[in-house]
Amino acid sequence: MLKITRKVEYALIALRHMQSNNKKGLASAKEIATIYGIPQQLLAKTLQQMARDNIIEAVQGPTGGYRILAKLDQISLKDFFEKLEGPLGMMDCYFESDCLQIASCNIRVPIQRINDNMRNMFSEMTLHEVTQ
Amino acid sequence: MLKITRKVEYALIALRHMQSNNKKGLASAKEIATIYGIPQQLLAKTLQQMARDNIIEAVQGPTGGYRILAKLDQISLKDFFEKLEGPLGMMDCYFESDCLQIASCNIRVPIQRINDNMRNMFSEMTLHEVTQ
DNA sequence: TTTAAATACGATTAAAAAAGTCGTATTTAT
DNA sequence: ATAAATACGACTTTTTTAATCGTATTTAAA
Repeated sequence: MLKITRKVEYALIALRHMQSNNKKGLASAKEIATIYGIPQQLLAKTLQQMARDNIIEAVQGPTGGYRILAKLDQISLKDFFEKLEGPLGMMDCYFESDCLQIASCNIRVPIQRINDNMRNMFSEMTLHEVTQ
Repeated sequence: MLKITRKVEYALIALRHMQSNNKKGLASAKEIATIYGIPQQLLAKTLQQMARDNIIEAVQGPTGGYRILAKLDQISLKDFFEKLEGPLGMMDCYFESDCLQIASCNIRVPIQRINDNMRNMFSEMTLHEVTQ
């Protein structure tokens, strides 16, 4: 439990690669997948999603690829995680309220507190800290 | 992602119930399961595990049940999570080192940092804060 | 001393989530 | 024209989590 997904992991690896690569221009999905041993199609989809979110920029056609677009020190890990994976909560009831036990649940309030702590923590770290 | 499991959720609900219940003595798995709408067998296994971990105490036989044994303000959420679910890390490589990509991975160090932050956060909260 | 209601626990099955693949379309440098 | 890249929805596989099953043991009480 409390794991991040491969998707997020691959996204971070790709971002760090592009970061250290920024002099040389674009990085393709194939290039990154090969270097780090990541399934290419899966990485490609994640890169496409990051492009839709304006974190990176895509260039089509042969010689195409991706480059970093956003200021990484202005994107919190919380925002990044939520862009890729949706709302961030340790329990679903933090966002969805269709839990049947909600009336009888005796830990909603304390769990919300823990959730807030976790969200605060990830709000205070930026993508830049991960990609250096 | 970054979710706690139902097992942990049920354990917290049960602890809080026993906490507010401590005057009245024991609480049975059936009682807790009924009140909070939790599968009884699943809850029972979780309670048994907490008993093995000396967090609660089991009394057998009819009129049996469970009561809190440990000082909840002396058990961190990190320890509690790890007792129930094993080592706490956002990525498996925090503990297991059999990841094939480990040589080429470019985010090991920053991920370890984030991991440490998360573990510190849960080290600083106790079970008492959840059960009030 | 039999019964009933509770804990104990490994094995198995079911459901949900995550990971990965496939197929096809589009873009564009050469 | 072609080849190499992005784009993306649909699908399948794998893994993890959740729940159930079956059986044994304990023990209070009739």
